[in-house]
Amino acid sequence: MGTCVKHRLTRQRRIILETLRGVTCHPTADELYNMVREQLPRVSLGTVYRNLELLTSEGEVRTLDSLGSRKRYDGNMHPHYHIKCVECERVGDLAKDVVPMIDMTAVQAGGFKVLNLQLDFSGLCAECQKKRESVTSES
Amino acid sequence: MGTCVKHRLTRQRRIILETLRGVTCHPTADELYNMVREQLPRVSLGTVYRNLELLTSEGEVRTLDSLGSRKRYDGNMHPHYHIKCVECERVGDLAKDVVPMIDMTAVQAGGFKVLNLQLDFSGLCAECQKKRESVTSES
DNA sequence: GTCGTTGCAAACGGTTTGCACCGTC
DNA sequence: GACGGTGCAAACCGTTTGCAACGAC
Repeated sequence: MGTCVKHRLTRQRRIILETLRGVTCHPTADELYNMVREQLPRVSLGTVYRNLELLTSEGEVRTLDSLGSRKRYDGNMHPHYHIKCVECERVGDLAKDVVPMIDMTAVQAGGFKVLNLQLDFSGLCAECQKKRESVTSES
Repeated sequence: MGTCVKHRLTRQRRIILETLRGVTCHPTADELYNMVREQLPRVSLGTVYRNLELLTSEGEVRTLDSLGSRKRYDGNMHPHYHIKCVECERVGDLAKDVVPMIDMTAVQAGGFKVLNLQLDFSGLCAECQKKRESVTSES
């Protein structure tokens, strides 16, 4: 069952994890790569991808692959949902208790055994709401 | 606001729509391309993509881009949720009323104005449950 | 006849991978 | 020193796009 590979705590792995944990946004691999490069100018994008995959499989971070075509990464392991702005793609967090509990055992899933659910909201962030209002009043 | 382009009902567009409507699975563009080729051997994958995008923008079909890295397409426009098998990637439908209603206006979304929600379940389809059982009993 | 659509093939963009060198344990 | 990890670059793969010919209206 469990993998028996001993992973090493390299400078790259440590800084990638620290950087992701240090932000509240949900960066793409490329965005994180650019952040990490401030401390590790010679790091490669491949290393960022490899570490994000490894850290995900170890349960240290989360990979969000339902928020668009590019994967995003989340250093916050507390259970929570996400909301994405349909205009600027900004992704925000939603504490789990702001959403009514869904009883997974009660979901009739046509032969499926329900294991997990992914609940993603979309909407307009505060900033884009303002933008839309000012555009409307102009015209 | 509205686009004013007159779209033509080409043989390709009609067959792509009919084929998608005729299946209850949620094929990827490539899978649909292979189905459509039985009737249109010379159709191109690009045409399939272009029509799926156009049909989506016209509200004729739905594009599911949260079920994995590849987009899937759904000809069933009745509101419903999806459940994906974590093992074989099969995607099933879930009538909306099997899931407790979520009051979107009640969701406290940190400055966001909630417009929509995407609720995707994952689990094990009946077939993969059986497979797992037989594997467990063997060992 | 107009102009939206097609087939083809090349381009694109995010992600993965093969490889020789590097550095953690 | 063994072997997991890295930087680099090329490969990969789903999707998009430019273009000249085609065909629905």
